[in-house]
Amino acid sequence: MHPLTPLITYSNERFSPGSPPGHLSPDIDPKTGEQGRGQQRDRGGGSATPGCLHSPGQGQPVYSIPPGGFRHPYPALAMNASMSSLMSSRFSPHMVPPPAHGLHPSGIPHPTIVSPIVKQEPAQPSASPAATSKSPIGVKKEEEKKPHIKKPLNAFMLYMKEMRAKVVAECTLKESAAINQILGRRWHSLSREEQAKYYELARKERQLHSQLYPTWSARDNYGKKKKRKREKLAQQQSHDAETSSKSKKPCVPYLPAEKPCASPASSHGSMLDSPATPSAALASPAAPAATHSEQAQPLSLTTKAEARAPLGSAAFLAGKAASSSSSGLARPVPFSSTALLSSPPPAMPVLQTQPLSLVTKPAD
DNA sequence: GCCCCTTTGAAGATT
DNA sequence: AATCTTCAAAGGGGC
Repeated sequence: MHPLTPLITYSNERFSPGSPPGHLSPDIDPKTGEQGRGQQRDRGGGSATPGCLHSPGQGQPVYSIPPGGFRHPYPALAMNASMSSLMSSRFSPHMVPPPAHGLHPSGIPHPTIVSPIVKQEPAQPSASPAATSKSPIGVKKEEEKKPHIKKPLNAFMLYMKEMRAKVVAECTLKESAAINQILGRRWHSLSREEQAKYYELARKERQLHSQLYPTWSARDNYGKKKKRKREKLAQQQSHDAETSSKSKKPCVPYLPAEKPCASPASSHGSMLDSPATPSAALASPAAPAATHSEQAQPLSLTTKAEARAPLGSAAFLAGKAASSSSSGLARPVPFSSTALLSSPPPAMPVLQTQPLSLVTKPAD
């Protein structure tokens, strides 16, 4: 199954029919199910796609459409006023709120629902009662009753799902960590309009998700993964605090330089190395200069959470309002707000003056 | 076989 | 209110 299948099944109606994104090309690659390069990003994707020098197709289908037609994982996503009616027509009655289990009437599981038997962490004290049940059978029954409902994907996740295969193909990279770094830079190189599409799509995802699972809360999934990471994070944070006071290393924000397609051999460490070729760095809209070799060892002052202001956060919006007038460089504004949608801020360059992110450098 | 890595964004939790 | 934490996807790699 194509890794992007969930996304590429999105209906082309996902966006308001009245204002279809002009760059959405109808031509579809019958082979991949992707849209052909009918358009090019106005930034970043230009002659060299961020992350990869060679970008054969030179266009990136923002939304791919399967040759066989449109099938939306969230059928209701493709609708607006008719959402409820479609919901009732495409979902069996017990699936419509309050459903709790995500079988599509077609038998295809809802993308946000995974079998609780699959990839579930061992029961935790804080986990759901079902997970703490003593009887395996009881556990199974409880799990069947209460499948794991995943979080709806945010804009960037949707973007990743769509673009991952492309980056993998272009860069011959397979490591998701490396791919995600590239995708992160590409994401920032997207124009406001292009990002807006994903924000809008994500907004619809959340909307439908909330309709499908009105009682679901993100907290339901808390504590179901990343146990070790939490511990590691805590350790690292304490360690960072310790070392920062000791060595007082100058912390260099991680300014994502364009990374050329790395050989499969290159791994985590090398991912942050200087661009292998000058042109690679030059191709990066986000790369201030090709000489940012310090990116190979990005340092950070704080945690990532501290380093970046979430796009949708009040902090970000406030910061943007304050900075956009002076620098004119800011991140695109998320389109999670109808107000923003109705009156988008003036177009702004995507290049940023602020670090996109900071990564913590383990102290020596 | 599980977890980490790595990204951004949303949302819950905490301060 | 501001900040922090967790989890969404993905798959190679490490243990």
